[in-house]
Amino acid sequence: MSTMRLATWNVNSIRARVDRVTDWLERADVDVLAMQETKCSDDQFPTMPFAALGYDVVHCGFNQWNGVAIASRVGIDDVEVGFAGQPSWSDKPEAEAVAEARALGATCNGVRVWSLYIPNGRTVDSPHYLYKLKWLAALRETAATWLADDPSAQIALVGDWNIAPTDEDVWSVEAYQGSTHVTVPERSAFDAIVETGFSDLVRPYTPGPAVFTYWDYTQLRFPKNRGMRIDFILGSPSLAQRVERAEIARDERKTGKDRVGSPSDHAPVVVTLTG
DNA sequence: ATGGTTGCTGCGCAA
Repeated sequence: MSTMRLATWNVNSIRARVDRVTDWLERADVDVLAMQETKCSDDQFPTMPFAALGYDVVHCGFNQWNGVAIASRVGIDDVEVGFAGQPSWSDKPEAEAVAEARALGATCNGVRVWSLYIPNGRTVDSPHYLYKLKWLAALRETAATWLADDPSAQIALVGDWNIAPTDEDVWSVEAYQGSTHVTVPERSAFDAIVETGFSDLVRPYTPGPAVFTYWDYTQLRFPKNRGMRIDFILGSPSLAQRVERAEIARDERKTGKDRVGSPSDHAPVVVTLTG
């Protein structure tokens, strides 16, 4: 075991963002990066810019909007698309259901990393909302099994959870009244996974109110710091023991001439694990 | 003021 920097970032299109992402990987000295909303098929993923920096990449694109990936410069082993019990959205053929998977697992230097894109839910009266809850319940069941099978396993559940676990995690409770991301069932589903033994590795190092990972592109939400905390790195007990520090790379959300191209609407989240 | 922005096998729709 050696020191490892593990990050997650909803990149909102890897093809539109590859220069920003690789630029940040270098500056931030990140070893493993889980990405969400890559918005491309597997053959469209720009692997070369990552390879040039020494990163291997695995990707699973499952529709025109979404897709998850893991880039690692410390190796990638035992890649798995989706997990047992993961519900598929519809009665599509088996192959398409697998391609719809919103989870990609890989072992990087002894740490099992899951890049997760939890279903958005859209609106509380949408079938997508029920699908989201069903998906979270299946994740909890499976994750509990992983820990039961090996209580000392180093497992990271990282990504865009599309849930703000507490009122402190949104800029305005009123603004999200009646919306997804803040409902009791969603928060209970998140809490249930935490209770299974996966703790938020970042929050202890980023305390206080108005600490966010996502800001809507519109209405000057970022300059006004009107965001949500919906991107998380959850870790098994053995992984939690290794955390040395953590941060939200808020500056990567900035628009500016010192940055290449436009920003994602999410900021990266990082943990440093001791050796 | 029901607005604003970003991305896409884009021309509306999901986020």
